[in-house]
Amino acid sequence: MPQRGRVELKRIEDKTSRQVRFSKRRSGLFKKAFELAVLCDAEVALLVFSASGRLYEYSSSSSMEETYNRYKQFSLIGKDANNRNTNEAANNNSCEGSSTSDILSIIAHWCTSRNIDQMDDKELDRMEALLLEALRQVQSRKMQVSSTEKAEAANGDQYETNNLSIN
Amino acid sequence: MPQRGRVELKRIEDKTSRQVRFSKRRSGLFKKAFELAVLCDAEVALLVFSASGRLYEYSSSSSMEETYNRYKQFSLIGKDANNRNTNEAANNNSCEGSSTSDILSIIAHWCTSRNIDQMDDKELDRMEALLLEALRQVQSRKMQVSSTEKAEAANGDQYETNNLSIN
DNA sequence: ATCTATTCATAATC
DNA sequence: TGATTATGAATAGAT
Repeated sequence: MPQRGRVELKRIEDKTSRQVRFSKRRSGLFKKAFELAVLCDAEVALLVFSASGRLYEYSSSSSMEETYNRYKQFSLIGKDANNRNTNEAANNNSCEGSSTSDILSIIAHWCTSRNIDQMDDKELDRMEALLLEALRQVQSRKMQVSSTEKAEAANGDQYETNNLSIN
Repeated sequence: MPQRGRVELKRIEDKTSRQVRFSKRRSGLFKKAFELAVLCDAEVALLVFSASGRLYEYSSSSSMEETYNRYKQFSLIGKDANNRNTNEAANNNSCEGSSTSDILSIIAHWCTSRNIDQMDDKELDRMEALLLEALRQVQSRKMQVSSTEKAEAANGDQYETNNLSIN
């Protein structure tokens, strides 16, 4: 009897079947991508070219370029990040992660060990990328916080004045 | 009885739940992306930034760049010349009077003692201002360095125009 | 991290 | 193509 639902992980040879399954799986994939972005507040960019060369795209941010630029900048940073790759379950996606705190600690390390005046141009590029990413994340976080506050209405929370000072 | 499996399409407010579901759905999404590429002979590129700023990527081709370049070419063909506007950042610095090293040491101090997720809105404002100022100074320093190099060695034009800008 | 009840995605079929 | 349905997969919630 014919197996339903079961899938073997190799290229579908029959062209018609491949097209049909591409169409179905593609829409499923884009739906999932969209859901991940909305539900989990993630920035998602997805590009798919069919075997016949047709383009399908999704971007949760204002543009594909924006996300790609962020990625490029991240790659620049990632070189000196301590890349802990939590191994994804037997799946072949390559996952490279640097979190906010990773970036901030890199910046912190740089700031304590070097002065801007002593940096060469490559180091300046790197520092710029680090700062831009940190800035992006702080700004993103700011929006989250303000929308949360708005949602929670005025609870009379008193915020202690920040303890930043030049010592 | 709580509904299992059912999903409402809006941002998950509970942070823990959002992280858990992000992790699960992310792996599901990457698996699907991989399957689409293999089964249907498609070229797939997927970029995901978590809400906390971690990057996850998958590309079925040899590199993310390759797929993105294909996409860019495609866009050029398929659409009119898009309007590219160089956005000038409105620079409002609230870090007046502090030297570069002062600012960097403040940032460094913060980075070691605080996580972005724990900052309130005032702290985020302050951190943003610090980062913007540090960035301004790094970029200013970069111009100094490159103009110095230009003056010293007026031969090679290997200056990659780093058009990173604050949005 | 593991389990289970559900919902979801989709392969085969029409 | 589009709809239907049986089945396997994904996953929300709980442990």
